[in-house]
Amino acid sequence: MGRAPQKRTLETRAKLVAAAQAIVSECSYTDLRTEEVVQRAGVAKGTFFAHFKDKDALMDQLIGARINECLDGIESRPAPDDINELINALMPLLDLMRCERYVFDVILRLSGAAAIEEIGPIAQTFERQVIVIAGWLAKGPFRTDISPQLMAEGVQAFYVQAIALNFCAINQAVPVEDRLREYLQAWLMPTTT
Amino acid sequence: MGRAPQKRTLETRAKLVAAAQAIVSECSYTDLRTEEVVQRAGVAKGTFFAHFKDKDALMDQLIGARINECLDGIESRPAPDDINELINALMPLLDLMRCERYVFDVILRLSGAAAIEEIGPIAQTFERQVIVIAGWLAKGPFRTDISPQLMAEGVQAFYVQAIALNFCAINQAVPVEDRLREYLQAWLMPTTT
DNA sequence: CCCTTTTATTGACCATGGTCAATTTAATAG
DNA sequence: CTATTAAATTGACCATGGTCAATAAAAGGG
Repeated sequence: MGRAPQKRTLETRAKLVAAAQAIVSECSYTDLRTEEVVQRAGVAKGTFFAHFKDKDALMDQLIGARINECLDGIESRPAPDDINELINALMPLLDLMRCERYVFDVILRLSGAAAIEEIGPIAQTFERQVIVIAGWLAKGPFRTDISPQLMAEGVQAFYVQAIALNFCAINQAVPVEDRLREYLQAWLMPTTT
Repeated sequence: MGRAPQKRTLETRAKLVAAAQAIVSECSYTDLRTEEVVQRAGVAKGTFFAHFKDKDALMDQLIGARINECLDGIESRPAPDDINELINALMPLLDLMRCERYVFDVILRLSGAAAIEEIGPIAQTFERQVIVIAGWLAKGPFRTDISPQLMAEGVQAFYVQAIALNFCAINQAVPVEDRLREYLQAWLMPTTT
């Protein structure tokens, strides 16, 4: 069994993360290069990969943290009592997810944990998203024939789809929120007569 | 305005595609290397990129063709008249989409055309999928409060989500078709009382 | 058939993520 | 304090996708 982590280790990791965050805020996620991260952190290339399995693992941590901040804000809101409010509440999350094409790709790639042992930050936020949304839906004026959990999973599927379609040049005329409204109206408040 | 393409050009392109298909059938999409493609085709590295914008463009063509074959089979079936039949009809498509993690990632990445000018094979199949499914849903015993097109987009969102969750180690216990059935039951046949 | 222009091909080269044996640094036992 | 063991760091090196100036091949005009 391993010893406690050295202070040095934590410092190095912090330097790497700080360097990466600086690059992201000065440039973008898309422009981040591992080479520049290690240069700014003042460590060797290999050190990066001793701390992160691969570049995706760093992105997982950076983006996962931002999604969690976003969810903190979202969670503190009262349960929305109609679909427009639901969409308004979700917008910060959607804006984050679609801020860069690369970010959206990373999120999709990492949204499912590859292995049970290692469920990463982004994958965790995807579970958290469902929990938060399910909590809201349980209180709202929505359909009651299915569980809040199932409704929430559907909401997630729909905003992912809405964002994906919005990245598509052909569909950019329709704003995400409009497309999502149509989906959620049909999903959360079906009117079978 | 360009001249007609030379015969040589078409031959080279055919050689590249044939080589790539051979590699895929002998190994996998994941294992395909551009280096090996050009070696087998007997051309130089640069020639590959004169024919395909990047590796994704080759994958787009290869995978897009397979999806279209799949849709040909699907399209020739009679409209399913319940959710189980719908799922059965869709299974070949789902099996293709999830045959390799890498394939699913490529499909998601290319499912939206990046630019209007250049809508690739996979993006086209995504539109075709909606059309085929919408055609079925219009005839089936499903909800009628929303358009078949909207229903079909939802079905697509749900099978993408079902596949994504299935790649996740934690959720692999539940077969995709079971998860999808739950979604589609709630989506296509809501029972609001 | 030769000259000019367009198109296709080449392969050395680059960019960037990732590996690993060797080395340095910290922790611990005696 | 020293020897021993474990952990962290290094940087040369590799794998692979992608670029581009130079070259070769085809197409057209006269």
